[in-house]
Amino acid sequence: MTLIKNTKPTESELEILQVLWANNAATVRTVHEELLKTKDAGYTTTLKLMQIMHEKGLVTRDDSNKTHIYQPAVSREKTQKQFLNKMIDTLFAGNSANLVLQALGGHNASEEELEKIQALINQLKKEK
Amino acid sequence: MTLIKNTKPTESELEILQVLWANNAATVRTVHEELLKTKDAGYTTTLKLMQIMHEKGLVTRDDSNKTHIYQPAVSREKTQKQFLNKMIDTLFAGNSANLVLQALGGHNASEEELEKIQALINQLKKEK
DNA sequence: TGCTATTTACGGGTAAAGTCGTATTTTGCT
DNA sequence: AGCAAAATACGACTTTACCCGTAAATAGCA
Repeated sequence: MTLIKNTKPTESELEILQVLWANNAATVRTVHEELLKTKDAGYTTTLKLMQIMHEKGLVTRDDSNKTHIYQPAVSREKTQKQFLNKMIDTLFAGNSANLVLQALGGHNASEEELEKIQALINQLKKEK
Repeated sequence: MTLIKNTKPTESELEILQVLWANNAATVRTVHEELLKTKDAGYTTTLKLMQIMHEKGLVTRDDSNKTHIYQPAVSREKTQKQFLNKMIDTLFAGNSANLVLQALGGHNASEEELEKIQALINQLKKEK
């Protein structure tokens, strides 16, 4: 039996994971350069963060070479669901539809995206 | 000109805000009793949290009587939007439709709720 | 009025998150 | 081989989130 730790990434860790998810695998340098575009931090800070993430099991790394290569160890989808559920709970009192309405109302989705959502709704209604 | 601080409530603060939103106004005792239903904490802990929230401007309080009465100073909708936006940003790479799909897929919304969402989508499509 | 229970005020203590400086290791180039 | 650049390791420090104990103030009641 495998023990799966349900570690919830922190804010900074999410930013790093996002780069990792987008690139599938990346060095500290790559991640750091990417982060620099939107925030301001030292290289060793990013390094330390990623080392901690490794200890937590949020990422794996290949250290056969001097320059380590990191990969995400948690899936984007699972993480999204994790945060979504918590948010529905503590901020929408369990009402997921309200979240959807709020999200659709505030942001502007493209027509294509709206079609996709509509298709899913039709399917869900059919299942009832 | 008034400086509005955009304080992001913490996890515990959200739990308290939720009680406040539901009751419109409440004493520390009331909030604490409510929290006890789902978590385990001391009375003074809740008190302290609410005092800090007052300092941050997350709640207002009427202390004309010995037993203070607290009210939320931030709206539920605005707070929801605040977290939603950050989440779309750091977890869905800006794609709000993906969040909607994920939320709809994982949770089970009632038929009535699906109708509401569908109505909004139709309206949004019309606006294009 | 005096006692008890409730409430607030205050301070401290722990743990996690985030930041970075410095030392050490390694690599690549001349 | 030797030096400079780049990378990792390590440890320390700061801030924030929480959590709670104790003391002081207050109010209600016997």
